[in-house]
Amino acid sequence: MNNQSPTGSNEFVSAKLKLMEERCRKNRLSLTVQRRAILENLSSRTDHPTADQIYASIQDRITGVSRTTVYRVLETFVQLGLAQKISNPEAKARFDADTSKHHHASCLVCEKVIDIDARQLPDIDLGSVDLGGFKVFDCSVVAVGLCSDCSSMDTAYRSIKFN
Amino acid sequence: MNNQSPTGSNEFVSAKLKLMEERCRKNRLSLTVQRRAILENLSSRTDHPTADQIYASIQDRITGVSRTTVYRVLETFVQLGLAQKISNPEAKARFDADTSKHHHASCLVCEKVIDIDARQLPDIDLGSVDLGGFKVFDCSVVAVGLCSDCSSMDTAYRSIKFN
DNA sequence: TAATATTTGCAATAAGGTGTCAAAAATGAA
DNA sequence: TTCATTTTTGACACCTTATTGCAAATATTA
Repeated sequence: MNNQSPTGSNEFVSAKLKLMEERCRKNRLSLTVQRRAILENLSSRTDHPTADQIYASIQDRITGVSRTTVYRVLETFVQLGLAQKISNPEAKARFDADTSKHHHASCLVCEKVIDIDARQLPDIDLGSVDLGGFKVFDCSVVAVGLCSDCSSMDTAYRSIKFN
Repeated sequence: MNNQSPTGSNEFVSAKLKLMEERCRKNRLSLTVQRRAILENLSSRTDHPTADQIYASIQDRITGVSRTTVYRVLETFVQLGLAQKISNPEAKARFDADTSKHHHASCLVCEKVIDIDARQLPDIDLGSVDLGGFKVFDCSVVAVGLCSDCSSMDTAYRSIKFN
């Protein structure tokens, strides 16, 4: 793993749950078992899951959690700053409980998304860039290519002739 | 516009069409009116449209082009290196006929995606970064925030309390 | 513990995208 | 040009991802 972020560790998960309780109380949002379960699941994984992937791994718990709720709760987490939707070239939303500055690499074959530690790259300074009035909340690097597993499969990824 | 890329100009469109003819011939792909119409539409716009947006703007032409074809042809263009899918936090694919190195800013409200000229930022060098075997084909910066139109609307974008 | 406010789950529906297959169009050889 | 072959298209069904309305259930607050 090239990822130094604490995402996935037990400490990270419990700190995240604590932060959720705080933010929910401050914003008059209920502390439900569903919200706890979803945040616990998301923050214990490092694979940047989609809503349905989270749903799949939680639904077999006692009582279960509905798919609709997973979608809604994840949206709430993004609003609360507890999670972020990460930019990727696929047509689906991917979530990350690590909201600290870091970057991502997205595999074109298996769609795996791995973290790139922000400390390994110089800061991206958009301060002096002309963005025509665009107000930046966040910015990061997205690399696309083949993960180690997929590139080692030695598949001829493209047989297209360019010249 | 903060975009110096030629995307959208007449010269860009005709050069792109010429390139398509070349690549299609080299790869034994047919030169169809549908492919021409779709590439012409995509390369003449600067708004990074979705497949359905392209479909909507060409279906009223003589004969028309089916939705399925638009989806399929865009995929072909990506394979041929004539277009790219750009990374964004929404759950849909957005296409760009400008395959040169540049970056994007994505508005959280209206979903507009604008270009950021690569020359305004230092190169991102992933050469010395530990990616655990990930093979990078391409990489770019994605900024998320509010475009000038949406931020000037003075809408309280979030009323969430963080502390 | 009761009243109130919020959230959930279900069901329906929208939106984005893919697979199949016969018909149509493009290509290449004669 | 014409014909046989190959490729592509369009129609349609269907899948996946995501959203909405509303009654029932749960959480919060007094």
